[in-house]
Amino acid sequence: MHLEPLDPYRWQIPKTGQMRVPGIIYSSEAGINALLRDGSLQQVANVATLPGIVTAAMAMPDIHLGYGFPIGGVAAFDWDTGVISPGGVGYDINCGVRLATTALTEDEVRPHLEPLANRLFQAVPSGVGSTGSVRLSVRDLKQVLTQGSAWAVARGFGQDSDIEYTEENGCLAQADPGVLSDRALERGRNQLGTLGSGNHFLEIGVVEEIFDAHTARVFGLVPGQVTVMLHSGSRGLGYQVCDDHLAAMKKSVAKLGLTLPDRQLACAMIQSEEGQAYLSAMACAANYAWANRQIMLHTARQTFMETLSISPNSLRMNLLYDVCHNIAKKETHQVDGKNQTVCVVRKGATRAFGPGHPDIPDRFRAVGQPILTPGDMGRASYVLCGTDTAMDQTFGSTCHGAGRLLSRKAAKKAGKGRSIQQELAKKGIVVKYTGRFTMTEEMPEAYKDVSEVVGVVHGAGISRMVARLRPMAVVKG
DNA sequence: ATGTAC
Repeated sequence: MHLEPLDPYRWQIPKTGQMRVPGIIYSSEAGINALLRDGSLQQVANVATLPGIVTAAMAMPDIHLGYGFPIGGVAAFDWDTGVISPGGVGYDINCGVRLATTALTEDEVRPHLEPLANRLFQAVPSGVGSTGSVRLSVRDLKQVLTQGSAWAVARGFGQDSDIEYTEENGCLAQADPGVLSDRALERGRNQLGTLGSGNHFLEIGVVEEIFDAHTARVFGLVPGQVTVMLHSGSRGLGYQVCDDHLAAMKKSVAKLGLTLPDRQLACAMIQSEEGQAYLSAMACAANYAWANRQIMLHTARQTFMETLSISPNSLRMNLLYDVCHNIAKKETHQVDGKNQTVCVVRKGATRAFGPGHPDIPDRFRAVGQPILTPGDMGRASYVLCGTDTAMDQTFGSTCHGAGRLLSRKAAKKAGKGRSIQQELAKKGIVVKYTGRFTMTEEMPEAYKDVSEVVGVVHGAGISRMVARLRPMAVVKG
């Protein structure tokens, strides 16, 4: 793979062969050298061949190999002439992260950490195939799929302000449950309010360092404050939506009359029956994921109040923000000095809208959108802020986390015979988990250092560092 | 990510 440096944080894959635009990778020099033998750079070049792609196929410093599109990838397609690919969003539709602040300090929570972690682990079902206490008829499920977060709040799982501090207010309007397969609906009926497995987690953390005092104040973050972070998605329902539409598009792709560099890039015109059906189904899965995270936040609030014997006013577990990092969105961006309507595909990438954007809550509009960047279990997570540079360069996008360094298989091998739970306990981090191999697959050394990833997006100017959080207790699937 | 191959 031939790469040309653009500046200290950007590398270009020149437009060659079938590529319609160049590729641009955000990375340090050390990061790019580590990527040279990885197939993910070829995936960036492959995405650049797709019809209607605008400006460049992009990748963030947490890039790694994904299905068709790389994880850590960003691409925008013209709304009228572009394509949509289910692999561009990925299997976990609207996988995302939410962060809640509290009125509690580390000193107040530390003595109760073990029972708190145990009760959260009991209250939030986790693991592959886990089901929750919310059981839905297909009729109720269809309301979840069209209403998202508002459905959960209306049924007592949360407070009104949670909706305001969720990207898109926790609901995509294009959702149409009528396009979902019976199998997708069935898989969604009993999984609401469940964490899932793999990299999904619920984490009690503490604000360890503030980098931008003004923005931190606007976000309501202070040093020593306890936070709750949730990382989860659309569970089996989203998986089934992706699977169903990949199969349909593999059949219809011949209509496009082009040869794809990779069958995993199966796609359809946005303005086609197949394309619109996918976007309607994807919106259902996105709304399901928001309702899912909303219910788990409510469960976390209840569990904190019961375990610590405190009132809502003493807890004040308020949602700072909820971001998606696997999604396609219709957005308007400036391209060559003109407004253009595009479908922005972020796969393992986070929206990072800058100051003044109408789609971010009033409270944050002067500083920019909060961005939540989880790291691995043992190191740190960051809160960042969106910037004008992100609007100019990346369709208002940035990284989504640390990014994998080792494949799951390689991590499992490297961690064989070790107790990652005990290793983390020595660092004062309590971990509760379900899956037999989850801890080794997810151990800290399986991930890049999130601080280095964040250093790149901060250095490149597509996000600004606001605060770093340190993990205290983690619930894993 | 995923009833980790219906």
